[in-house]
Amino acid sequence: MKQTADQLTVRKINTVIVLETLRKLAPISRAKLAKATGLNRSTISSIIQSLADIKFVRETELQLDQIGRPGMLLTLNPEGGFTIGLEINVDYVSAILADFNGQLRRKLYRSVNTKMPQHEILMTAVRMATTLVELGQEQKLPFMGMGIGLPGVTDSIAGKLVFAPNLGWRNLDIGQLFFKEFNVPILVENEANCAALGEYRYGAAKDVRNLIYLSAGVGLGGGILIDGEIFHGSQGFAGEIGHMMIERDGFLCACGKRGCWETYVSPNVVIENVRKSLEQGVVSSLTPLLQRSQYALTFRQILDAAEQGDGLALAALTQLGQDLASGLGNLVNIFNPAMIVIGGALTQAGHLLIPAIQKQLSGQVLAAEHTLVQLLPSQLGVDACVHGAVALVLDAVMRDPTNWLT
Amino acid sequence: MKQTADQLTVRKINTVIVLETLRKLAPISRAKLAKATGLNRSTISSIIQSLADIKFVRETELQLDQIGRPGMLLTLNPEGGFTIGLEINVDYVSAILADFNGQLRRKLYRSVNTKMPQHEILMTAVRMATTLVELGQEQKLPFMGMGIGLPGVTDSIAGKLVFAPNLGWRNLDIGQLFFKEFNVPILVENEANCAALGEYRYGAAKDVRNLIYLSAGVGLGGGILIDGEIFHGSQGFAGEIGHMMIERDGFLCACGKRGCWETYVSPNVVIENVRKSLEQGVVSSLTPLLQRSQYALTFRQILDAAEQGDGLALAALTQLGQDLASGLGNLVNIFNPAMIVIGGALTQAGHLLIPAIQKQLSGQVLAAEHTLVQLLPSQLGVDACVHGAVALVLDAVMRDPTNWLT
DNA sequence: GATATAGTTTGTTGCTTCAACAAACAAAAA
DNA sequence: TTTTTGTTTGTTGAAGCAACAAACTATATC
Repeated sequence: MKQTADQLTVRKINTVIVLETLRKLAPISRAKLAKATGLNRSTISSIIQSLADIKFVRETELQLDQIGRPGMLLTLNPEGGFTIGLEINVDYVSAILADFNGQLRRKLYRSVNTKMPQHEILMTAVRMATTLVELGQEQKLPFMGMGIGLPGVTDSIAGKLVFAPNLGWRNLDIGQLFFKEFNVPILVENEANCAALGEYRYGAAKDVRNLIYLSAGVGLGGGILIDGEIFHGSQGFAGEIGHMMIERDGFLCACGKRGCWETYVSPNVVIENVRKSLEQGVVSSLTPLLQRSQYALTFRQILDAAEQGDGLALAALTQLGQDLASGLGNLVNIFNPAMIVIGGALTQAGHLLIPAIQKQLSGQVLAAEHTLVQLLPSQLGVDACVHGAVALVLDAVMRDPTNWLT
Repeated sequence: MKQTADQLTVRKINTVIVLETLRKLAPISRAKLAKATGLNRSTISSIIQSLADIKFVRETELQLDQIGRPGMLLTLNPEGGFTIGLEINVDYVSAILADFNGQLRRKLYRSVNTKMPQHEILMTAVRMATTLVELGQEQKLPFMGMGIGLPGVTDSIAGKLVFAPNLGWRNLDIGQLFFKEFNVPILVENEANCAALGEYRYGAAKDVRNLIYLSAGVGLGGGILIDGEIFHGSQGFAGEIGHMMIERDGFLCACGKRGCWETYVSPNVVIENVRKSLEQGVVSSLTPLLQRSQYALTFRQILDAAEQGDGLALAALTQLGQDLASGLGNLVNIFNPAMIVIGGALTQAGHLLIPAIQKQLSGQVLAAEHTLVQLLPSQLGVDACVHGAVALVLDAVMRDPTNWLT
């Protein structure tokens, strides 16, 4: 049931608007904030005073060179607090310290692997987070919270990992575990959803509220933003776009079904197809690589060969573009997003794939002449998720800033 | 940009909550409203007074048989106003007059066909609406607005039909046309979205906030509710689930693509497949029907035959169930809805199809052991859309009741 | 010094909550 | 049957809070 409103509600709504306006337009004076928001100048003064008291906002300099009393410019205070964004994935743990503007201040990265026990990976993550927290606390900054991105189904309300097939983890109350360690709000989310949020707040999809993010790694995950919010579905299981079937009785997928989109477009599949062609004697500059060791062939190598004009590599990427377009056509028809961001391992091939996808896409999309959808490679790359984890925290703070008032 | 808040905002939010609570719990006293909402008893009294002044709420009777002062029970006033729900589809125009509770008071139905000029169909719709409006006005009820459902892409913000391929209409400012005629708010929406809303408010999906509605007619349309709101996408084109490709190089669709889901599951396709089998000499109780006229075969006849044990008909429906499950598996993985409602022409086969779909669905859905999704046939049937059109208006009134205060 | 703009202070308005009180009914006791 | 008690409902007036309008002060430019 919706929450009733009173004077505190009014103040909170207006404080959120002031923070959002500062986020977009800073540096800006009180008078211009009043104009931009429609609030009264005295109301703005009062709200700014409250925010300055908790150090979310600071004055910078007078705005000269105009007739009339110079306005004192205001910005969000990078030293208003710090957040930690954390990503635990199948072969690495990544963590960043970000300031109150969401700007990266420090990054840590550790390789792990799924042979390691869960406890060890979690301890690695806790240690990395502790290192960054200590760094933040050395600067006497308030620790506002931590966001955690995980490669599986998460219950973001309860702060739990439901299951992560690629990690082999199930039913983990990771929010509680980290809360006991750090005693700050812990926000838990799927890694592709985090990455989508990261690109929306700080990356390629800045301020694009209807967005699909493709996360190509072991599988093909997706993050979906609808009206600027992560889309979870009724139980939190939404967004499994890699397991959208695009061909009846198609390739067998690791999930047990046939014809899943990810069996056509994940980088591992591309590699496997190229390897098979080489084994069948197709002439290619990649042939010598196969003779050294079949496990050494990488997506990067295929991309490099394509860039040098290798026929097999180019054909593989063309096919990949077509296969991507098949599934993306479905997603555009169903979601009508304003933008699709290609992340994960496919980002590096964006400049070749995107033209190939676009060529096919208009034949897949209804009302293609009306439909506006941009395709872009990720701007944040492998850091998209941790930036999104930071955004989870900062968005929560911005959504309820009066919670922090003394 | 989000709207700033003031005293009027507080009043509006609380008034909406009171109306929503009355909608769910009426008849109820002021004291119990206070308990249910968390608002103070004097606030409730004040809000109820305002709503009684505009006749949205009325007192019914004292609640006796309990210790303490009897509370005066309150309900929403069915005579608070009336709305008109209208549906213009390829072969009929339907219109209903509904009271302030959304209850149907009168229904009109007219057959039309796509050979008729647009102007004639629109005039038919205007006349039907006028008849109902006069009926409502005879009872001295305020006319709150009209909702219109159309089989195509609509711009619900501008109140326009962008294009409707099955009607052959384009760029029609139908909201303005009806506004000039009736001078009340006109809400325009896609017919499948309307039907989804209708089932959510008054039908099979009562209060189910994450919902997919299948509308099987000439094609296969879909209505999607996310968190109780119609999902439009960034431009209003979302929800084209009939054109989700489920088979590469599959059947040629009327839209020009291949393998669209609607080429497997629309009733016309089922009929065509059965007819072909009969022509090939398959023994069936339907054979005599073919000899009379190939165009007379209807989905209803196939269904009746299946219910009488006809092997061909049963096989056709079994295949249909499997094909429905293929696409539905994708939709459940992507949207994680709580419920799927089967509407349109397939509703009548629901009792046979739903078991067949469910048998297949768990093999299509990831985390099937966790995923809870109900499948139900439409409860409102062909009236789902007009009830949804009514709900568009009443939801708008409920969303902004202070707009009606004197 | 005049003009224009920014920021602060004062007073008003409207909404909710709180506390107190009146009203109305059921239960218990005489 | 009448009276008293207890409980609940609904109303009234005061207090507190936030926003707004008006008035004033501060400050830079021309």
